Amino acid sequence: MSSSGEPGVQSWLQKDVPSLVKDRQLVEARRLQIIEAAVGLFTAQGFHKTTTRQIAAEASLSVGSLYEYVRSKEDILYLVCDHIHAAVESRLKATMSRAKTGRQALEQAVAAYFAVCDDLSDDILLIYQEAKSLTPEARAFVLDNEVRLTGLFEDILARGAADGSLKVAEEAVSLMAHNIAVLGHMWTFRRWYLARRYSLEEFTRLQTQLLLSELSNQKP
Amino acid sequence: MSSSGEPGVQSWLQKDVPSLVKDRQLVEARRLQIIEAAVGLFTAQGFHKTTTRQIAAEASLSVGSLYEYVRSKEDILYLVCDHIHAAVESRLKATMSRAKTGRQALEQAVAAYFAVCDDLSDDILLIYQEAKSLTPEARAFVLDNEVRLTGLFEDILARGAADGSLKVAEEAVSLMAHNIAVLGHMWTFRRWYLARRYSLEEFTRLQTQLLLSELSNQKP
Amino acid sequence: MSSSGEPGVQSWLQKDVPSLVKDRQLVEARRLQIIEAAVGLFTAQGFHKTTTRQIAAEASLSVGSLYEYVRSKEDILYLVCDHIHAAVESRLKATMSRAKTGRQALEQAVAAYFAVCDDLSDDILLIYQEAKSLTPEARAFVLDNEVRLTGLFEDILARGAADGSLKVAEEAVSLMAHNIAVLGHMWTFRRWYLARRYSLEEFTRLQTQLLLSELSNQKP
Amino acid sequence: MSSSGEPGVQSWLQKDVPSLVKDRQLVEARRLQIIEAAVGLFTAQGFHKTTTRQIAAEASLSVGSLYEYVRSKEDILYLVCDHIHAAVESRLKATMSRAKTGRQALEQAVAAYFAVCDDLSDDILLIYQEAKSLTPEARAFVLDNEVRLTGLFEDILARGAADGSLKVAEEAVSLMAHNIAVLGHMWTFRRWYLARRYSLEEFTRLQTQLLLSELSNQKP
DNA sequence: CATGAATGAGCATTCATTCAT
DNA sequence: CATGAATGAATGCTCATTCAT
Repeated sequence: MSSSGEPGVQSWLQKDVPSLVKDRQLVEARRLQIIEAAVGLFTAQGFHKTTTRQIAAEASLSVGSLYEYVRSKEDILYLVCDHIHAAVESRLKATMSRAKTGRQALEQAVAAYFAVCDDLSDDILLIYQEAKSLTPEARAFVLDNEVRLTGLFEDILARGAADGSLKVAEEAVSLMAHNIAVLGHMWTFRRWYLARRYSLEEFTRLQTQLLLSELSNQKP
Repeated sequence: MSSSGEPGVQSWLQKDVPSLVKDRQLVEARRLQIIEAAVGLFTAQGFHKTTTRQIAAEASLSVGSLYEYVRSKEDILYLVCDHIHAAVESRLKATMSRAKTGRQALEQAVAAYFAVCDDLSDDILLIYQEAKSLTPEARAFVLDNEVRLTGLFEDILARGAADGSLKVAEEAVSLMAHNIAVLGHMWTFRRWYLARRYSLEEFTRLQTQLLLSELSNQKP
Repeated sequence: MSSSGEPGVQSWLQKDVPSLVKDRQLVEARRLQIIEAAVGLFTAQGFHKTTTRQIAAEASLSVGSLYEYVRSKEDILYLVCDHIHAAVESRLKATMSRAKTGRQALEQAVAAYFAVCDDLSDDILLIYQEAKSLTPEARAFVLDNEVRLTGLFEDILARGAADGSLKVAEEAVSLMAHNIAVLGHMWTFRRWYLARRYSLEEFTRLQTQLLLSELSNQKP
Repeated sequence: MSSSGEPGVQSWLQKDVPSLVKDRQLVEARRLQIIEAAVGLFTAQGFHKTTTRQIAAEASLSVGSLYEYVRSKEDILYLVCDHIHAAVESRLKATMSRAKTGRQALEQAVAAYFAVCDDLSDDILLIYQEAKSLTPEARAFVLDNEVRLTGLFEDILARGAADGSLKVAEEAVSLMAHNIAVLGHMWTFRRWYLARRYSLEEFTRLQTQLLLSELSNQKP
């Protein structure tokens, strides 16, 4: 559930996406171009309305070259989803400090997470809307990322339960972790409404408050 | 088909979807066929992978006739989304009893709502995944339905605050209502994971418990 | 092995090729347009170098319409092959008179057959060259036509053996029928050479002579 | 690779296929790799469905290298066809013994030829199916090989006519040679049917018998 | 000589929508 | 009102060939 500190080493399972080009470095670099182009287009127009021609053009590649690095449009969607999850996780970890108690860790993690959700709003939304277009196999990998991210909160809650700083029934740990994860996403897909009444800071403060009140009263 | 008690009178704003056929009754009847056909297909295959031919066939209509009752495939998607929201709202209202205190009302509403979400899982998911394909105008109407549904919880929370059965800061009322609405949806789009560990009943019991602990400790 | 005399009734097994259009008559008519366009193009350029656009244009149809009558380019190839075999068989039967002895029947059948091969040279060649591009299922149907045609000669040889006008060992009957069938084809695919030295009439006379000498000396 | 006794000296006309590489030995060697790779692929998938990438990979060459030894995919097809004809001819000549009379020579040649056709079935079929894809110029060379092979039988028939062991009208000599050549091919392209009823040995015995009966009764 | 990444014209096929009957 | 044949622009993807290194 925890990732290694060494940069460049993926801490999660990734689907192997074969490419015709052999040079790994080149593949990495070109795929990044492709992903960046695709994220923008998918976000703006959706997966289905985006054409491979548009992606190639936006990535400054010829259609032919695009298909040297990717087997299909669906491969691109998978690459995009995986990239977004990687971004969320890496930013989240970068921001989460090493807090003493589980309670402090939770407060910091939630704030960090909501900030990341705010920042990557469009991207997270993209996964919600387009994950269905993935092949079952690819979707399994993407959903697994979701689980792993949720696991980060689970770990913190467990830590808080252990050090006594959070009161939480064991059976509720997993559920609360999912709640946190989804409430962060809520900020992305209800932003159009919530942002009218709450700033990100207010949103974060209030949600944290609600959460902590839950975590002060449960029978442990 | 209408969710309010008064038959034929919609309690919400609906986008006008023009049809070539003038007979209102006929239009209603045929559109219901179309909607029912489309919901199934969209759910199974997604909006983009479903063809108008399939919808017509499933609705026992000719393609030509389909276009007599609807101007475009997007119209169908709007009709479907609106229909789903109507279904959610009507079922929710049908199940919610007239409880005495706000606290009791909330408990009952949440249970009813989660049950509806469980029942209409696929349909709710559909809105999450395909709302993006609506025209901005149609999307506005659909999002408005979402707000109105959330408003039901807001009303109950306000009632509880008024009768003293729930302790909730005014600024948090709206947010909590959204939380409730989204946590119901969470059961639809994280079901693949949550259902492994929680039954709908456990899920409801735990979420209610968390919610009430929030609502017992806030500074009013 | 023998076909009915009623026109419009196929005496052979045909693969069912589904079409979107329901009107059988229309399907029949349009498919004939398509076949006629395709035969010409396949003959001139080969199956692979012919595009569906070309076929549609040559058949005075839009690409869209083409695909209302056919599911794929391969379907067209099958339709073409079947049509050619039908043409060969119908012409052959039309020309073969009801001769008294098997020997006379054979002479007449061979002459008729070679004449048909001469006439449908390009079409027969087409089957030799493109049958490989058919799906295994379709190919089976096409090969079956080949067998049925060969059967016509087999029948005649058997008749001649029965009435004593032809001397042929039973084990050689099938083989001789195949020889005849293939020597007719030879006129189509070695025409570029044979025609320099033999007219169709000379070719027919000489082959018949060779054949009859075979059929006068075998131990019955 | 050469079929005549003198190594390196081709007994037939070959189209010049230019290569960028000048070292003749290397060119010969690499082309052999290419041909062997291509024969297998063309046989299995057909010319059009085989890609140059596949050929290069199968020949253990890079695509770039492939194009150093060949100018185009069509060049490869020509090389393949020529190679097959060379193989047929060389095997045929290796097996044909120096018989005394023309009649004996014919019997032996036919048996040898049918055995070669049996052995190289797929390859001979390949020429029938793909020769059309050659440029007119290349096709002329390939057809010429066919003529030359046929000439072998013509020579034997003429010898038999001369020594009196075979009775054959002069005008029929060429035709009979073609018949023999094509009936050998028949074993390759009707094998799917013939092999059900005849073994190669039976096929050879019966065809020889038929042939000799032709050659015993003609008016010389 | 060898390599393999880059190219882009080209292809089969789909599908929302229209409109003559 | 109903029908369903017609349309053609648009799409994802392929592949022979080239050429810089």
